[in-house]
Amino acid sequence: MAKAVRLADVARAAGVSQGTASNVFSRPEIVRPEVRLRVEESARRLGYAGPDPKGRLLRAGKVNAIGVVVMDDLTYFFSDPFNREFMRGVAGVCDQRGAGLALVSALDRAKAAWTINSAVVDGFIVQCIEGGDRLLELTRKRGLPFVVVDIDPGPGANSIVIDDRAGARLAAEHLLALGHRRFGILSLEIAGDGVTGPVDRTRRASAQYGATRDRLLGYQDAFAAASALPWWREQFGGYEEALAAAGIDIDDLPIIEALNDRRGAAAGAKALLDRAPEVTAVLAMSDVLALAVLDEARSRGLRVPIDLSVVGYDDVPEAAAAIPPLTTIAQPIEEKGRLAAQMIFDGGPPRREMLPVKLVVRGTTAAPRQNSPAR
Amino acid sequence: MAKAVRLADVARAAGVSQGTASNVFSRPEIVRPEVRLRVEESARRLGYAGPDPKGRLLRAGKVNAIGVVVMDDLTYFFSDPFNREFMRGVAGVCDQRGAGLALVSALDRAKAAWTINSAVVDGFIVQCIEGGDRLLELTRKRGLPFVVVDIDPGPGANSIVIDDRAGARLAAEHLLALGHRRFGILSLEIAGDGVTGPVDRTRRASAQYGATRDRLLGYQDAFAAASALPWWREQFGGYEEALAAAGIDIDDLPIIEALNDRRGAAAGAKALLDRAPEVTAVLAMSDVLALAVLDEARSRGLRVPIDLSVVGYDDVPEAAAAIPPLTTIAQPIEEKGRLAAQMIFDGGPPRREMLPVKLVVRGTTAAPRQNSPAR
DNA sequence: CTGTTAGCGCCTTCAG
DNA sequence: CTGAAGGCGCTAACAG
Repeated sequence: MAKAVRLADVARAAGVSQGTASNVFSRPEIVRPEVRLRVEESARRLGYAGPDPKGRLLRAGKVNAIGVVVMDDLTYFFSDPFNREFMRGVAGVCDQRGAGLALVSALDRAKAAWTINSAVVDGFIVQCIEGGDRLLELTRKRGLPFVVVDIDPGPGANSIVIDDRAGARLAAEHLLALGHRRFGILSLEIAGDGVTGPVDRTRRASAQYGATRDRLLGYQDAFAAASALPWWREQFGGYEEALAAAGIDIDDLPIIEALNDRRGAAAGAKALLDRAPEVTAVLAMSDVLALAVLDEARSRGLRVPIDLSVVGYDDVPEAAAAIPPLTTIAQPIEEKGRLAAQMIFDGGPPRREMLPVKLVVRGTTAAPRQNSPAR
Repeated sequence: MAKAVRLADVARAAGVSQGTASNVFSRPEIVRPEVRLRVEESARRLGYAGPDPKGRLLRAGKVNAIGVVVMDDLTYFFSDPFNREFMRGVAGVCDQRGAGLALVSALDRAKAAWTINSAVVDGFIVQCIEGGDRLLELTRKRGLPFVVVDIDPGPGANSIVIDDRAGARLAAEHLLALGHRRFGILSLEIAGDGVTGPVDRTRRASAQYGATRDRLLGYQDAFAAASALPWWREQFGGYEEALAAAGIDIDDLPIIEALNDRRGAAAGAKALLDRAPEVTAVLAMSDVLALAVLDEARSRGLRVPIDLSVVGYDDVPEAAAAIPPLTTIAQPIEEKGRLAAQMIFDGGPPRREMLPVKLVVRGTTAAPRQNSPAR
């Protein structure tokens, strides 16, 4: 590659100062047409590509771009429905402000520091997990504005979370109200160690991922509180029934931990239905997981929601489009992305936002076939 | 914001030269531990965030990141299934090489120049269209390596295309072989003017988008050649039949032009089926469009493939997951992304690649109900 | 090992 | 309107 031509070369060739040449490119209107043409001509002749952004950047200090950091590889941005929707929110704001968008992967712990320190951006959106303190610290040290999504690193940092626990509770309560008693849980990863399969009490207690832990807690809340709920009394009246209902212990339930990608979800759904074919309702911790349950059920000839009810979590676009459309806990995913990007662009003091969740009843939930509280 | 502290400040505070301080951060092993500690201590005390990449960048010349340019807004990267799959390919290679990925939107013609000239990258992948000469020229002028996908800008530039025409022909031939005679075409945009709806000969001839034009041509090829094909003779034997088959003229067919997003596709599918309820087969120019036809058919109580056959194009992941799974023309989307990224990273002389397409028969095509060549 | 020096390419005062 | 000069923050080359 021949030595690149610089602004100075063009200026010299055109017989003007570098300052003037610079103006020709950044503010052409303030330079005399005659001179401008001469400079442009020289630029063309020398094959000058225009001001190099690298130089401009250093000078300007501002990059006009934000980076989104995930603890996964770059393909994750385009693979996971949830993250896609989130990114649509982020991208929308960047579009509005004419800002750029850089994707950064912090998968490799060793390289994460380097990646984060090299990103040419004005701020970060970090998709973090509980155990990722190191990542957070790295980001903080970089000294740029940042916002953390899905976990709250405490005051002093921007964060956006949802009430995972309340949402999960909503899901379980919905099923309980429908009369379900035999539940299976398809869980997101509990810790980032690649382990999947049946979850016991020990593992459950070791939850490193905040969302997983809180959703589990939310399910448990619903089971524990079931007997105290008015609708429950109304429906089942009797004291014994209520007691039995209250007696559902999450640690007695079949819980399968699965990776939240297509393959992992399919494997998890299969494992759950293999292990607990008697369940009438599945609580899936994400829509990806729930959709996999739908597929698995179909391939077993199980009709949803007649033979099996399924509730997802997140409400990704695919949920509403599924057949039947998925009942799920909706969180404002795109809004989350928008808000995160706005927090970066607008600056201001650290904010901690909690976005609302709500139950969206669609077509994958119904009363269990034998309507009595099951045995 | 207080003035940011720089390497020079740290060096001064630690009583070492700037060069030494630099080494502490980039090659800590070559500086005496005692000195290193002293520098690190000063850095901590002053709140030094580490070497600013902007400075390093200018010095190093290399960014270690590539940019992907689309003539759409940034959200497109996360919305369109085809582009998502393509980006997975690109991202995979970036992951491998530890490179960064920047997304750049060239929607706004006015701002496109600025955006492209400001992107801090080592090379571009450009998703271009025929009319986008300007975009291409802009990219070329930037003087960085680039590869154009989906159109071939001629020798001298890297490009990756598929044989759109051959693929379309495959699709139409498949339907013809099944015995279909009444076709509807759901077309991608013909020109970037936002027009949708019925397409007449004039509009068809004005095709600005290469892929659309070629796919239309491919369908036409199949119709024109039908009478000459051996299987056609075998199946229908008679001379008159063959003639009639050859007589299918694409300009007599209902063709609806639609935007390739969820909403646009749904509207297009509806328009097509409204306008031509008698069709037994739909040729959709993308899977997104085909999937919308599936939905529309379902909502009309049409059974696919019994009442209606549908062939898509591209083979996005959603195609195989549809119910019934979509028969489509597969192109190696992810591979395309991989190849594009590799071409940037590996450099070398300009290459022009054409990737293969193939027909993938799944569950949305079958013989028409009244099996005789229809009237 | 450490200090000094010289740019990387650009833009923006400040004089003229 | 134009020219000269300084510096954005860092690192590589070269002396000590």
